[in-house]
Amino acid sequence: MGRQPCCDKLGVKRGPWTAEEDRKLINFILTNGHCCWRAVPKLAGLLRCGKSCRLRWTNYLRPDLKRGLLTDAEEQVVIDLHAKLGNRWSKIAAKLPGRTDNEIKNHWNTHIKKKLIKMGIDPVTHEPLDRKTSSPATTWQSDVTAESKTDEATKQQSLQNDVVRDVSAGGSSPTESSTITVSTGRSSSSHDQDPLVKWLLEEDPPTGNEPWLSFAGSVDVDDFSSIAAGPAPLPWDGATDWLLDYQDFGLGDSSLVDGYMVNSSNGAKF
DNA sequence: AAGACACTCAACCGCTCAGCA
DNA sequence: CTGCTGAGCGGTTGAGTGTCT
Repeated sequence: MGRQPCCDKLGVKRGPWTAEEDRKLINFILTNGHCCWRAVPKLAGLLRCGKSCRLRWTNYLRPDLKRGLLTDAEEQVVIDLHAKLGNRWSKIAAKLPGRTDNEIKNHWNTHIKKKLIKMGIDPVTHEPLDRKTSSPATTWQSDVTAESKTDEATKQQSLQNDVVRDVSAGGSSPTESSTITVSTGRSSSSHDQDPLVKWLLEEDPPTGNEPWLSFAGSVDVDDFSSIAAGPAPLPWDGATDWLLDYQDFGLGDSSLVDGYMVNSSNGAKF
């Protein structure tokens, strides 16, 4: 007995999304939120499966996404977190506002991994490659004394706090050099005690203010405009210059998402 | 100029997990 | 407890693009 496909493959479109499909999805979610993803394509008039819609939205269309390459500071955070958490991209992404797990995963595989290898560091274990080859049986844990582990953890914690603070504060042009600092502390057993990991494993409580998170069919153009005009900034305020380049989607036609795409800096609809 | 090769990243696949009846 | 369903996650793929020869 085979596994049931996530959606009926027949009649379901696959491959790259068209501007028209993007428009429909954005329009629908900004208007209604997403109740359950399986229902979204049907309600939005898309010939896609819900999974595909969710992926497209979370990885590409979400208005609060940052675009462009990761900054040095963000890269450093990814490395540190990867040393602690491994390939738990969603957890890592949760600590980098505006970044998706897919984006971080791709960046890791295409940039950071190579960088680390070039530096002679094993991107999996975060151990020096030569040490690994000289004593293959050595684990990341066994060759570190308790004292040095504590010391290292303290230093590492301090570094991580600094970097994370930078990133959280929107430090996209970090003052630190682009030199990558590699964390070697990697202990699943000690994760429970590690404040950083504790912090990482904490749920990020949703604010609940994100308009696209609620399934409120009554939301209309005016509501969104008032959100934009009110004291509370738009969720994507300031971080979404890409929306200004909406013609990239072939959506220069203002009628397409009229009323929803509001330039928060000048209130101009486009 | 053009073909080969390398790189990037959006999208898909299949699995696990959580919630619910 | 068990089975079902939907959402989310991580690994992988492949089309598009850039660079090299």
